[in-house]
Amino acid sequence: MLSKKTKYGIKALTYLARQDSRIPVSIATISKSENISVKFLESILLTLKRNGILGSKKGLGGGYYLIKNPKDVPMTTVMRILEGPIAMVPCVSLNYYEKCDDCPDEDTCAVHRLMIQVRDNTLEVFRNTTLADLSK
Amino acid sequence: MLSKKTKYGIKALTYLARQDSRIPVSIATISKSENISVKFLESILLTLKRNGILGSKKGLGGGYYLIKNPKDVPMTTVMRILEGPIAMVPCVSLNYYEKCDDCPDEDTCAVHRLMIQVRDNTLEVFRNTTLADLSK
DNA sequence: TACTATCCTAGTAGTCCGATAGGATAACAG
DNA sequence: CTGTTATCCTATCGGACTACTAGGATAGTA
Repeated sequence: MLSKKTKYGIKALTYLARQDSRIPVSIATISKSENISVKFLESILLTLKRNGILGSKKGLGGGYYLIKNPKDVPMTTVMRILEGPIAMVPCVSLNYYEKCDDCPDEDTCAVHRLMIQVRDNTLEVFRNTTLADLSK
Repeated sequence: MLSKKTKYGIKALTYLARQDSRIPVSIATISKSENISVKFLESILLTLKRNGILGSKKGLGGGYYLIKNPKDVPMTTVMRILEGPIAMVPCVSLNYYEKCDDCPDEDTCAVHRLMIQVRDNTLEVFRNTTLADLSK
């Protein structure tokens, strides 16, 4: 299941990608347009900022803006920041690998082999989709 | 994240697929071989039985066995029974569709379009993989 | 009758999600 | 310098869900 955090994050990012970049948009504005709780959205945009996706400006006329060109932001990046690992099981995760304590041998593990296929396919989609694609 | 329920379920099913089918295997046996808690495994196998994947036999020499030929059990079936919807968002689910309350138009929703792609790719993997493939 | 193994309902500790509260900080307008 | 605006930051919290566990009922075997 996709968390609402990620869902809202993607919506906010595509909203920003549709605007003229570098011009700050306030949380309140995005919140109204996308039907997202102000406070919740606030925390989401903050983590996106901390992870180098967004810039911000305080005070009147302030808000958040995209730092990079939308076509240079693949969904792999966004997903990893907001949702965490893309793989369904830690033992097939590229960025968050962790061995299963119950499984003696990964090569013969049915779950392992199946989930590698799922991961590869999902990764392909996220890699080939950028914010620019989504904001069309 | 894949739940342990699903993970253990798949492991147990592939274990059974490797045996001569129709010969019952006890929970205890599978539990030992796959390092799964007996009681937890019990509930998993029970739901697989209730959903027509497994048959069972009580008493001495009893246990669980596959009802169908492993090559006739696609992972879509197993995943839907144990994990639920394959889609990451209800609004792109084929079997459990549900409209988002925050989203006015699915066709222009970035999340919707992205997740349809993910769903299609994941579905393809699960459709083309059977228990027979996993037990090789 | 004793034993074995599945069947079934309930409960529970722990974790995570979605959201909220409330104030601190910084930028700008006058 | 002062008020206003808007981001920054930490802490909390109910509810749902996950991964088990308990304990007995039922049914088949010896």
